[in-house]
Amino acid sequence: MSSPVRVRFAPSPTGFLHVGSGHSALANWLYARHTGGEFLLRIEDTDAERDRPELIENVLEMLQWLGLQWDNEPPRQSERRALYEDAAAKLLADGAVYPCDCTGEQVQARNKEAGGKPGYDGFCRDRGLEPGPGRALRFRTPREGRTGWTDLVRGDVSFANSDIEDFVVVRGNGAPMFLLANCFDDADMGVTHVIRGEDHVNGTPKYLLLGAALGLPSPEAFAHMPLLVNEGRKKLSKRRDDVSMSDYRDRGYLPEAMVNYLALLGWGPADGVEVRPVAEIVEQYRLEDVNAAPAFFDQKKLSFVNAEKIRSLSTEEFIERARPFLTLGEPAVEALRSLATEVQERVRTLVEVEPMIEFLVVDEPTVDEASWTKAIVKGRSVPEMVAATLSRLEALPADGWVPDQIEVAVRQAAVDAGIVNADGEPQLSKAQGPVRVAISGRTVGPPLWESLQVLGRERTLDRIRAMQAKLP
RNA sequence: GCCCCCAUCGUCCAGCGGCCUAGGACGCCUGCCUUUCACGCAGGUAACACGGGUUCGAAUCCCGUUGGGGGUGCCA
Repeated sequence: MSSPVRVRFAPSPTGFLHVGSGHSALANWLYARHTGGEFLLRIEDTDAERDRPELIENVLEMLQWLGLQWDNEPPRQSERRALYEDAAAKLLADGAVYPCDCTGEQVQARNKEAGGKPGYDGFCRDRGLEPGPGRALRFRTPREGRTGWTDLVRGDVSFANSDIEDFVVVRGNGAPMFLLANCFDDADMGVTHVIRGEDHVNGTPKYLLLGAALGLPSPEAFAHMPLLVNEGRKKLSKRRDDVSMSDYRDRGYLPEAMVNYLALLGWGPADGVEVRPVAEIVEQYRLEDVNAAPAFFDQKKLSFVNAEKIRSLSTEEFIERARPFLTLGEPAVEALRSLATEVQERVRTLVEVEPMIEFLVVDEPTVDEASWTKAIVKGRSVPEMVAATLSRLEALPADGWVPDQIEVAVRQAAVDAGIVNADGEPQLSKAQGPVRVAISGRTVGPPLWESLQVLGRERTLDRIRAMQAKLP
């Protein structure tokens, strides 16, 4: 019987949480939840130069937002340096590492002379240098044999040891390198499965060699997840692509949509049902079924999933989820409440909510240029329709200001204005345009009769009169 | 350059030797529904990279080619 599954997500605070790291974090979390194991977190802040401590907060906040709850108090590697130093001392005592005082320039120059081969050439390997300030510690990689592992996503992978350079384990300034801290901590934390991005594949033999030299147990298995790529099929980059998790949150994406979509990258449920509750994904997710090929991060499909998730919310939930996106405050919330179900099935993201109900909140709707052109400039019998609508609606009694009667009135207005088909039936698709623009400034929006009802008799009539005055 | 990985519709996923004249989803297109938009519904578009094997039989196994990605830091 193997030990219970224990996985970890180990971000370094050098940037905001990115959808790519979110994808890896999710794979870890899903695997842990699926197997009943533990999902641990660890902060890899060993690079004092580049680390931005304030970003730790963003990473934790985003994981929380996604609902990827972790099971430990995340250790910080910056606070565990003594442990890595001890490990390094042991390696040095065992002769597994050796001091090196080569600068990058020197190595490069030698490589260039030797035919342009990159990587460290082993110059200091047998120089017998004493450790000291400015001298890095390099791992004495075996020259023979192969190092490999079982990868849940890729099968058996191995490298010839002769292809692995003598990599740096401790920097000249005494700071431990990623590989040392990473490998040491995984063993120290009892990590059983290392699940991370494909960009770590090449570092895995070094990890394994280092762990063996340290006498540490190796993880049971690794899983290298496919990288997320952009339209150009390149690894998602902070500079070019929309990768910040918090940006998606701010643009009105639901965390459950992000989680659901991310799970679908590299993997698919056996029954083909793509959009579903996370609990079902946890149940079905298997790392063995994950594809090794890079996957395109498709914002269109993300939007689709988001729209599905929005529509599956109860009306109350929808209003609460949209609330943070309503910049117009409580009146906007009230306006949304009055038209919630109509709005809910029309938006793909939460930021699209406010523009749909804004006309109920502001004193005067802002007129959208394209809508004006479409409905007013290019519309048929616009002045007639506006005038007819005004008189028909004015004729409605105060207690008749309900959708059914408003519809009847507008239909009659269309007939009055001559906007009819061959059978003399009103052509509402054309006739409603000017009315819609008059009350909301746009040609698209929630159903008109309900909109007019919520706007109210006086405001509706005022806006139509104002429109009449502005007609070309 | 070298090393590692990958290769089914534009995209994501299914297919793990016969059920495949290759299935689902997104996108796109058409139609229906319809007061706009959206939803919903009915259709359509479109792929096994190529060449060799293995086999009675290959999208599925093997090899090669081509193509793509990743790595190649005293970053993580």
